[in-house]
Amino acid sequence: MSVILKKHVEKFVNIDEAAFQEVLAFFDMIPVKKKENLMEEGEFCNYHFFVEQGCIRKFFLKENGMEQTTEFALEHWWMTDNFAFERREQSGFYIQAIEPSVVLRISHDNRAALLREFPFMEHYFRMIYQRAYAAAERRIRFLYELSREDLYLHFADSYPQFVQRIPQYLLASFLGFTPEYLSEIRNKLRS
Amino acid sequence: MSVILKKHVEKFVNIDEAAFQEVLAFFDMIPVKKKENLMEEGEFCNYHFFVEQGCIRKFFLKENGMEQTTEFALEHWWMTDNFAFERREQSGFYIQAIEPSVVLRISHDNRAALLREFPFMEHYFRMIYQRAYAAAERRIRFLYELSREDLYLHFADSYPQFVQRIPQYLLASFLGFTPEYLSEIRNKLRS
DNA sequence: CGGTCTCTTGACGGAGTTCAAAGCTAGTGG
DNA sequence: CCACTAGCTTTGAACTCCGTCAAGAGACCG
Repeated sequence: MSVILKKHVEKFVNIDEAAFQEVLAFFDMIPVKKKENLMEEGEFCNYHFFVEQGCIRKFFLKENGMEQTTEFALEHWWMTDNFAFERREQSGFYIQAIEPSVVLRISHDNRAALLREFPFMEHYFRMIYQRAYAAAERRIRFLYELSREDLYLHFADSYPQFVQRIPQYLLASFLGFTPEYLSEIRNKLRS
Repeated sequence: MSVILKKHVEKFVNIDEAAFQEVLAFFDMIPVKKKENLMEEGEFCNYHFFVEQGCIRKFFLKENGMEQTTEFALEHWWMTDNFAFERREQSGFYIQAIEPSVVLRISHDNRAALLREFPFMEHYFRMIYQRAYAAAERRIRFLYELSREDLYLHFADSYPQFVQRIPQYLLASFLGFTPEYLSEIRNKLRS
């Protein structure tokens, strides 16, 4: 049960099996089907999710009705609407499974209790957020630095596992352009 | 001395004057002149900065030689190249004062020691990174959601203090467009 | 096999860039 | 306190990347 979370926590703190079981008691394990939503826009954002198996994405609806994907998460990635989660507000995003997945979720209250009871989890989450923030900063830099075409090339080069696992139209959405333009890029690369 | 940091730490943890003085001993206080660099691209990124007074910015050089500003920091904001700082690598950014400023800086080693010695500072930094990450996510959403023009309107509306304090060309750079286009927008708004 | 979801192709349009040049503002030294 | 200069802002014209729309070709699932 939840081998992935245990391994991930162990990367940052020393924890024995008994202690890990106590930590795990704060979580629920949720299986989700492909295209099933873990969270919906407007809904109270009460959970922080950890991907134990599979792949999920976060998106919102643009004013023209199109889905704008902003994030993917594979095994051992955390995901929520962090702004809404911290402030206990309504989510501005949907979170949806791309593949059949297994997700661990912890409620806002449970996470607060977990951190109170196990101070080493403050260290764990400090590291998680520190890395997530560093990654977000890098991403913002790429958005400034690269053309759409170069964004695709860079992404395809850096995360080949994703490109295989994710449908093209979701990739285009994540990279911030249209499937039509992605098609044009791919066509150009073939020649 | 360093009233701002004390107030900021107190927002998240209970700390008395004596304990704060011990914490403060891990930092150096650095005065910087306008346009002076706190960090340069290619240099080993050994410091995490806290703005005690003034205003600083982070930028990098694009391949055409233009400076691309990615972040501003006013009083009680933290700043560094987080990716490089964590991995103890060379910085990919410059950090430069926009106004005459006073900055507290802590080295990588000192921060590690601080966190070891004062576990409540793990909580403080967990909160700092959690909020910074949430803010970065919101920013990424705006970059996807808004046109350049709307980005400007939204920013001018949300952070009027900045718009007064920062030269237009830096604002344009931060928002990801050219000073010429910003000029066009402002002209349009006048009519 | 039939229908819906995904990917491709091409024509057209518009938001935003680039380049060049002129006007304005503010800091600096005499 | 003024004059000079460097840096900031504005204007306009030409151009480009990329979005929108429309339609067709594959591909996957029941």
